[in-house]
Amino acid sequence: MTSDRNQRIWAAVRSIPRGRVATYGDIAAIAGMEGHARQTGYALHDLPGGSNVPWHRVINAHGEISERTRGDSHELQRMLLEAEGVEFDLGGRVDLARYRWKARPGSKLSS
DNA sequence: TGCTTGACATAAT
DNA sequence: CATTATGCCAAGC
Repeated sequence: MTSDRNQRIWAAVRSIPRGRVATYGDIAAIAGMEGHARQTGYALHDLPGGSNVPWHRVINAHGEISERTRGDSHELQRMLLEAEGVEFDLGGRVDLARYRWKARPGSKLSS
């Protein structure tokens, strides 16, 4: 039985629209654990293969793909993001100013 | 039960 | 803008 915490993280990741990216801190906030960005990464680490969670849309606050201790999926992540329409700069970073997804409580924001 | 590690964030240098 | 240092919380041993 997976921890509810992880389920919340995965749910938040699932809510990320295609062509957008979110930071671990944002995901944590959406999951109800604002400030616990590390736990977001931890939950994704426990993420089973074959899940419908677009984990590749989750990156760090620097706009880079975190290098996991386990495997090699960081290249796959970049590929998937490019497939979604996300552009990478020469440093392999994403323009968070444009692609960072922000959870909106409503639609009317910019008055 | 206590120390170490970890798919991070933020501030300071 | 890159690197270093510190803080946060949870899981593993």
